[in-house]
Amino acid sequence: MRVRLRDLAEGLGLSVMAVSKALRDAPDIGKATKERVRAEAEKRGYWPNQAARSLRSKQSGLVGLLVPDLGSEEGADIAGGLLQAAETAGISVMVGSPGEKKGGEAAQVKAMMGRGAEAIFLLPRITTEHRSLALEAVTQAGLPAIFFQRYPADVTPGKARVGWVMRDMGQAAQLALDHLWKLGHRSVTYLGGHPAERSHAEHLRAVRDGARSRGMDCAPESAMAGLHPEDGERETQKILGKKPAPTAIICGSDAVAWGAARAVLASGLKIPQDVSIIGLGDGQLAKYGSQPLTSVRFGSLGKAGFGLWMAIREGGEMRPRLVGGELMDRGSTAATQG
Amino acid sequence: MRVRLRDLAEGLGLSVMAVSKALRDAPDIGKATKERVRAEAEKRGYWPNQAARSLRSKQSGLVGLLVPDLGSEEGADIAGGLLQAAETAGISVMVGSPGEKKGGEAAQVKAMMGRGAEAIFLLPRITTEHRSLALEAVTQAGLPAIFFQRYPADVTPGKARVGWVMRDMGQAAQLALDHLWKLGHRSVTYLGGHPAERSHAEHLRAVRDGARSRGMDCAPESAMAGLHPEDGERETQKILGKKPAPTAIICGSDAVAWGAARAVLASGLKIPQDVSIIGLGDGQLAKYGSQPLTSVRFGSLGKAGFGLWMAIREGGEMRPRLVGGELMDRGSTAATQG
DNA sequence: CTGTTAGCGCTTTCAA
DNA sequence: TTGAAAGCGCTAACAG
Repeated sequence: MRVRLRDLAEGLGLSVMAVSKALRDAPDIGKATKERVRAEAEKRGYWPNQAARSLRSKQSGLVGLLVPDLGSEEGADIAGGLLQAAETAGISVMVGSPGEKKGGEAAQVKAMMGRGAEAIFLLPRITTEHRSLALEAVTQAGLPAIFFQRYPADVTPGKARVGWVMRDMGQAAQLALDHLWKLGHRSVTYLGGHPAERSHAEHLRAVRDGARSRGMDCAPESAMAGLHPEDGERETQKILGKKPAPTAIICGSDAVAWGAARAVLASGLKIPQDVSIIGLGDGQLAKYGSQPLTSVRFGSLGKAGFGLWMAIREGGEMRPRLVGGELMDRGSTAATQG
Repeated sequence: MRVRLRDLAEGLGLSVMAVSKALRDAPDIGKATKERVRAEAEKRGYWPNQAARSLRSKQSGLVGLLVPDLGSEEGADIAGGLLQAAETAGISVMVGSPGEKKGGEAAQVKAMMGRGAEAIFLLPRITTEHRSLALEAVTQAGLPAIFFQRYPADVTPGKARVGWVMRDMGQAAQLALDHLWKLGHRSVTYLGGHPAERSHAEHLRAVRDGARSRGMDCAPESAMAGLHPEDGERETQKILGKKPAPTAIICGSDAVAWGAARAVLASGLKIPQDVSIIGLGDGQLAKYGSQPLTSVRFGSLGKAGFGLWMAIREGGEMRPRLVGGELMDRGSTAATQG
């Protein structure tokens, strides 16, 4: 924060204005002048004071990102993808990780807006309450908001300046079902998140519909209470006792799949000979877990979200984006025995 | 970005200055006035324009963080801890994830300084070259820089305004060695990162010294080329063939431990009966990997780093901080057989 | 206790 | 093609 436009201007015998324009490559400055200015700026190590720039121009080249937990694979993936895309585009990113404290999200959003953020990206906490608070803070300011993975409460696309980006669970379900179908499976169980969450309910529906349209059977137990390893383990223990025993399980996350695999192995059954398991997400657990897991790897939500904003910014429509995946076969699925 | 101090002032019949001071809780404004101002600000949804504020006051309440890969556990842990600490302190954080492209770090640092960042935190890439570039960009501006985990090149503490925060591998080694010693082990092998990296060399030395001071034997193969699962697997295969066969292995990371465990099990030996393994880091792989691993869990580097800056800011000394750990016993160690 | 003056570094607007 | 004037929203420094 030391060399100013004024310093450059004095050194070059030009006006501040000329230098400012030259550095921004304005059309009304001579080519030779631009070159001189650029060289001087480089030599003296000039870089612009963004605070002053955005105070005057109302353009900050800054966006805000809110992630509840960067330690989670979901959060890390989103943040990583977004940051990379932003760097390429020359946009700065402020990141906030609001704690449990109520109102934390709103406070962070305000801080970001105070710094001139041109958009807010958020991966909401799973509770609806938090989502609404965050949304309120953002839309109140008229800023575009882009949600990752989970729906904002009560918003119809196109109305408020709200967009969202999600994994295409429908497509993922197709991949998983196709894979199982080719192996001869005619029945499948889905273990996903609690259906009270709208997106989870849709995931379940995607699997059900996909199964039905192929003439596959989708077990009625296909639903559960959580997306953690323990949830997968517990629910799998339950369904292993039923008749007919499941032969193929699709899990809403790799963590669930990890738990499911654990329960299956503990019961004395073999993977994939007795039970086939597919996870969705393709995270660390699928690769390095106790049991390598066939899984669907998705593209980066962060990158897609940033792309959506860039499109909107240039006049595009604010409409949802779905990020597709591809099947990674790690051998946790096999042809049916009978 | 809409309600200004001026709007509040007009609404209240006060001067802009009075409102500004009241909101910042200046000592020379009446209690009653402050209350009125605060109520009005709340009611009209005022929040300050930070660009204007930092342009004038030279204090931005902003710091920058550079992490090469947020997807890594290391990066996620640092960023997560820092963000949380920053939120508590009311400080904003700009995060950059510079790609491989040369000069990316320097560009990001400039962008952060342009926005008035008061300090730069960085987790450098492992190559020395990158580190120097980043350092140059930071110190050139006279900003305090705080490095995580790896040493900045050629800097003596106290001279430049450079600090660092690292895991206390010495203490971790003590914990691991104590644990093994109590189980009866009298010899140990260490598998860590390439000793060309100064910090890795120090880690190795910490284990060697700790072993020696207890009268334990430290195998000469204690060193290797990398910190990934594959490295652990490869090196372990090598040493399993030697005589006497290793009975206890301390690994520089959980990833290495995961690979080591894989190699041990593949050779037909049992964990922990035949070989005890301890990882350092206590990440996902230790918890959910194919073999639960006893490991040392460290405190958050991000939190410690932020704490260091806060201390400096208030006039404290810029000196290195070490973050200690605690042993998490997951059953991958046992008493020696003989 | 409150208000006035001046100006942070930049860009918008308009005139030369 | 270049420059002068004005001001973005806020606060440091001082005066009342």
